[in-house]
Amino acid sequence: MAGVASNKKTDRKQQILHEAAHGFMQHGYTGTSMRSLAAALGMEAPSLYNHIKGKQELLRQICFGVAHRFMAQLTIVEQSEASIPQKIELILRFHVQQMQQHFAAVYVSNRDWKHLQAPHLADFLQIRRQYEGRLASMVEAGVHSGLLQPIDSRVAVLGMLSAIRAVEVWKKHPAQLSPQRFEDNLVQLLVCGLVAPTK
Amino acid sequence: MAGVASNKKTDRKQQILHEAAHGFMQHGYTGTSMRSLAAALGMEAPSLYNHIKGKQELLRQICFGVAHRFMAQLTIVEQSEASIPQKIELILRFHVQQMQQHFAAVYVSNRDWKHLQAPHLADFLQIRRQYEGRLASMVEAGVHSGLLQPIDSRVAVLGMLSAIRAVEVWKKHPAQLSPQRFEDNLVQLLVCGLVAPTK
DNA sequence: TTGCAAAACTAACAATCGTTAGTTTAACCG
DNA sequence: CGGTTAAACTAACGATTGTTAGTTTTGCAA
Repeated sequence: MAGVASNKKTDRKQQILHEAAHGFMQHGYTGTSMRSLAAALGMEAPSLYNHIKGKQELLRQICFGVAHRFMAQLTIVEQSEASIPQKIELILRFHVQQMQQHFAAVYVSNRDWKHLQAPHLADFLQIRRQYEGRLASMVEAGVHSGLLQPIDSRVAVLGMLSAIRAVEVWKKHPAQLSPQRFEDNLVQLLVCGLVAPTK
Repeated sequence: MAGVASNKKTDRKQQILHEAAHGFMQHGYTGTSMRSLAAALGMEAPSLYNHIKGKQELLRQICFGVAHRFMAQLTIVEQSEASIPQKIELILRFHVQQMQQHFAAVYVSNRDWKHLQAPHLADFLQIRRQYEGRLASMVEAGVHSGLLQPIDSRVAVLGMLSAIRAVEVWKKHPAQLSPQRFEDNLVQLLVCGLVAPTK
């Protein structure tokens, strides 16, 4: 039936997207050629164009897929009934988990979005700014209520989002720490800080 | 005299390195062509080769210049008589300041070192691992002495170093916050954490 | 002014880039 | 089995890549 055929087609496309994310992650967007991507999929470069429009579309789908997932989760957390510190912890943990589960896509979305062309670049930046803005509002409300330490909300947001990129380094040398322990320690660093409170 | 002639030569080379860092930062290593770099300097691409060996040398000098500067400062801080929390704060502030003062070079060193070719890639990674290792030892000693909260030292180091990359985002939208205030807030986030202590 | 070396230039190389056109193979439906 | 369509293929386009060779210009010393 039509559904099956459609699934087959989208399956192949998903496979290409998956491999593209992997290639972009390893060698960057400009450093990855359509020929090498095709080779990784066991095909020739022009065959890719039976499934996708071009190289840009690959980057665009990767970046916006990630962006929409984070935006959706942010909305869910915002509407939950948790306290602000709890909400922030939920978001931090979601970021870490997403990076564990969709490592290549999140990695590429973090680094290679600059290679998006107009008008997609502007769209992406708008989503990103909106995301950071809503997160900053959350922090600001927390500071105002006294549940969070007094801090510039934008610095807090940029600092947290950047800190999560520690997963990028850790993922390549998993060491002996379990993903769960890594997540817990990173959240602790951001929530409680590094220095022990003076008695 | 010879010194003056030598200075003129190295001046031109420094100028090329400076512009290369700027280009690499904007468009990435593979996204920056020798022709566009030459154009930014008001010259033709082949003329660059009177001063440098090739594109790789540009990346290498940028990355290792940054790496050596951080390594030297780490040694200085290690040998100082400050407490461990103070030492860590000194290093954090040095990172932020370096990123403010040599933004392009640090940015490229953070992102494009992956495009270093053998054997330079291995050398760079060794320096980086050594840096992270010595920093982790410092954290570990702090945890052991009770001055720092109990935390996995590697997570703490990766988290802090990643968090500093918030400067990358902030630098492009300086907003209304002064560099000093930004630095203070970021250090506070990492040292004291986000959540206010429960009374 | 003459001479010399540094540093610019033009022309061009082989390689690779993203992409298009046109053709052949493969898979499924009746 | 014949026909239709999706998806692979080969060949090739024009553009751009890093780099080399060879030549001309520039700037300074004698």
